[in-house]
Amino acid sequence: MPKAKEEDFLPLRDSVYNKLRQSILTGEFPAGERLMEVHLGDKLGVSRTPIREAIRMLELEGLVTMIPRKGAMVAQITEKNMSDVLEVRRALDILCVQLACERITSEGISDLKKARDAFEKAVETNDSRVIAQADVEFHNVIISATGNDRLISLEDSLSLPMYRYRYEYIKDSSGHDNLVKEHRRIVNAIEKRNAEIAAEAAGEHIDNQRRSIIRQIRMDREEETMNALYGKRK
Amino acid sequence: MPKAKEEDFLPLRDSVYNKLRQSILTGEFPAGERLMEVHLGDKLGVSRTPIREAIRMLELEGLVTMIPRKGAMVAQITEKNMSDVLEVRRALDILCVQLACERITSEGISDLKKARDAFEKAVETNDSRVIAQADVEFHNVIISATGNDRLISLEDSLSLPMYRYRYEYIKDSSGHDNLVKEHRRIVNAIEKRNAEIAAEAAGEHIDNQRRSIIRQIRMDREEETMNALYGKRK
DNA sequence: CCGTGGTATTATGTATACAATCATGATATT
DNA sequence: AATATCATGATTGTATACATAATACCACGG
Repeated sequence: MPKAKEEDFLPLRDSVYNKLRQSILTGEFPAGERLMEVHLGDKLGVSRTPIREAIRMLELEGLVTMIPRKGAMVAQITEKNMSDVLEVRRALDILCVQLACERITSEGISDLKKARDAFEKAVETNDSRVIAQADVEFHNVIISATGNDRLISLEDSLSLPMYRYRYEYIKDSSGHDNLVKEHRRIVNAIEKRNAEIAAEAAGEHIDNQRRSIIRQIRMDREEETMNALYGKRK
Repeated sequence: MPKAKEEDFLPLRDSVYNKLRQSILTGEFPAGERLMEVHLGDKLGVSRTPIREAIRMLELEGLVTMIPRKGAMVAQITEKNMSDVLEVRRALDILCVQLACERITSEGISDLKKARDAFEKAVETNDSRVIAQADVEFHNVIISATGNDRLISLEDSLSLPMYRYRYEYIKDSSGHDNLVKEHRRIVNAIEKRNAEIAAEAAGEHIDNQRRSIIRQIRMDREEETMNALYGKRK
């Protein structure tokens, strides 16, 4: 008898939530797009109720903006907004590696090394999607090693807004050599349980990310301005 | 003509959310209490729909726990749980004062001093509720000075779980002299824009809070154990 | 041609109805 | 007496219906 029976029940709101989130992060729903309940309901084959609940969840995560009596729309990514998120993430990423230095098990260190190697292999493929995925995995190992559930879920939700820029960030990083070097430095520091070096490395790591993402946002905005001035293709 | 007309519309879900949150934080709904939709709806005079949406929001903030097909209950506060939150808050509080050192305006400094003085006056009243309120105000000034909206909302939601212990924490702090001293130290550091000292002071400030809250949780748990062994009054 | 007002449409806010599942308890059987 | 099974009630999950506010469009007047 399959014992997984009660656990695998997924309320519609959750699958709707996942679907909407995916659509936003991949850019299928661009920033500013209105999210209309009946429309989404028809598209996904469910009623308005689960849609509403999913939208409430996305709102709490900052992926959608709600205006009472007007509805929900995909949140705009502004430079200020992203800068705020990155500022917080910098502090939390540093906390992650510091805690990891204290608490990581030998098994965790082995996982970390595996993730590092997997990332370096991914870099060789030169496929942004593969690299991005390996990068996420690498960070997840560190975050899990902290054993702090609240920190884990926070990191998760703070990463979301940036996924919209992750591919460009990966592509942008000239040569990826820096990324590999930074990862190696972090792994070494954690293995030696040297929190100070680890914190420094993690800080630089996200500072680089920040520069790349901010540049990307400015390019996007410039493009939008051009479109507004000279008419956008449609 | 009163211009505040469109803004003051509050959907029921929000007022329900506020009401439930208040009930949880003040202990009216103790940890473990089941939150049943029809029951709450009757009590508050609304239908299930706004109740459900409010509960979803509370879940995202970690104040209630949901089990599919079984319903929602007020989240248990475990020592691990609170420890995780405090660990994160420590990092974010330090980030707050560091950013405040960089960015606070002269007006902000003046507000900060006012809040400090108000807190010291509140201490003299010896009324825990007044002191707790002044303490919150003091921290809010610092948090606002960072100008980081994401940080502001995160600090807000991470403070929530601790409000259930705030009064005891205030009462517990022997003499409150420490609190006054710590606040003064933080204000001085921010005024001189000395991020290092400010960070150190903020760290100690929350470490003290941590000790007090953990002690409180252990006392609560002990009491519960006694009740379970010898029968609880009802 | 522009502005104002009114109406119609659309989308959200809220309530209620229906379906599915879980818990509880009673009854019957071993 | 203990356990198993079925029935009943209660509670959540989902869908739909109704009310209300916002928007868009058109007509009318200046």
